[in-house]
Parts: sequence; C-alpha cells; structure tokens
Amino acid sequence: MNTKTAVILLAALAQDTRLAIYRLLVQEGPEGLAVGQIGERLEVANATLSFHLKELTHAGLINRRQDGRFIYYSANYEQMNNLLGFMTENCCQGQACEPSDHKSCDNSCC
Amino acid sequence: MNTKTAVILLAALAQDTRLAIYRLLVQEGPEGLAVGQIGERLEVANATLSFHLKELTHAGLINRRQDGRFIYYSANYEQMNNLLGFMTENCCQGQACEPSDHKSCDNSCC
DNA sequence: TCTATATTTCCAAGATTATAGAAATATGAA
DNA sequence: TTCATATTTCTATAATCTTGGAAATATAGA
Repeated sequence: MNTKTAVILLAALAQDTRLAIYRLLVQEGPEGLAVGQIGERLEVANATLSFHLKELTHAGLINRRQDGRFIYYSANYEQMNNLLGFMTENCCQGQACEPSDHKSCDNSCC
Repeated sequence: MNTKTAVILLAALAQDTRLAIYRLLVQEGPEGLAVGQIGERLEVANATLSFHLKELTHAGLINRRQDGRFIYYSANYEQMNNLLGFMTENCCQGQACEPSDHKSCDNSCC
C-alpha cells in the first residue's frame, strides 16, 4: 500500500452510490450480488451502476465473478485491511499510548 | 454515523495532500503540529494547506488547538473508528464468519 | 502603539468527476 | 441461428474540486 493506491481506494468509497454499493456487498457477504440485483436494491441506472462498479473493482475493493449471464460482485475485505494498516502506520511515533494517557488517542490506533 | 457523514469523511481523506497531512498527524500523536511545521514538512503553499486543513477539520478527522500565535492540528482517532464501524456494519448478514470458512472474508469484518 | 510572524480568506483558472441516454457486446435458451 | 436478457462502453454536459498569489486577519513582543 502506498499513498497513490490509498487515495484511489478512498476516492472509490467517497461517493454516495459507491459507498452504498460497498456497504451492501459487505453486508451480503462472500456470495455477493449480481449487477441487476444491486441496481434494483439501490435504484441506480445501468450505465451509472456499471461506472461505479468499475471504479470499485479497479480499486480492488470488490471482487468480480462471472456465473452464466450474471456477474456477481462481492466485498474484498482484505483490501480494506490493507488500507487501515496504511492509515495507522507508525501511530503516535510508535510509542505505546494508553487510552488513559490522552483523550484524543483512545484505543483506536494503539 | 450516516452515509452523508461517511462520504464527507472519505472524501476528506481521498486526496494526496490531505491524506499526507492526516498520516503525518497520526504519526505525530496527540501533541500534533503547527500549521507552519506541516507546511514545511510537506512543502505545500499556505493557501493550499489552509484549505485542506479546513476540510479535514470540518470532517472531524483532525482537531484544532490554538497556542499563542500558533495553531496546532492533531489527529482525531475516534472519528476514524466511527467510520470503520459504519463501513463494516452488519457484515456478512450478521452471521458468524470464520476466516477458514471463505477466503474473501478473512478476519477483517468478523 | 508599531512590527514581525502565523494563518486564513478571496479569487480565478485549470483539472477531475458524476450522470444517464443510446449503442455495443456477451451469454444462454429456444 | 435467432432472440431476450445482462452488462459495459461511448459520449456530452453539468457539477465539483484543487491550486496558489495576493490581500486580510490575528497574535505576541518591543
């Protein structure tokens, strides 16, 4: 993970429709959903949906699987983990920081 | 946390300069850094830096603290936690999912 | 008060992104 | 092969975002 990749990942999620798609797929689990099903649930036009799925796929946040005429998309949980690792890298100068030590650093990075 | 807020948060981080600022502040810890110090380290023009600090502050990702003539910014770890909670809400339909069960869901959401 | 330093606001130009209609492509079934 | 369904690509328009120079504002010290 590097800055460029992280920005692509974050930008992929920083959009109403794409965030909704991602969250829907996270909730759906490994099986995922076909494009048509996603479109129905979120009420998004074909072209728009396809555009956003491409963005998420390109970022590696979702996986694509073909099954007959249907294409299933599912969340890629690993990629999110990579991102989180990058964001909290070397937190607090690598010092051990206890929740009790300071309010602003309560057990999220440490 | 709701979709609108989450998008604002993600958009705040989905930009080279802002991600660099945020990561720098995460690494720096609760003390944070003054605007001038951030500008020096990242080599960003005053106006640009101020613009991005405002965005991050507005998103609640960083905290602002005045100390004499200096204004210190520091990472708000709690807000990042809120975001993560929202992203992984109801993962895998709420079912227990073991890493061993399926590759795509390896211990990140469960 | 006056001066120097720190930070923000204003502004305009350039770059990027989102949207959906229409056409193109891909797959399976008859 | 022919047809129906599923999904993607093409395209143009509209909207939003990023940048940094210059001016404005805020604070501390002399």
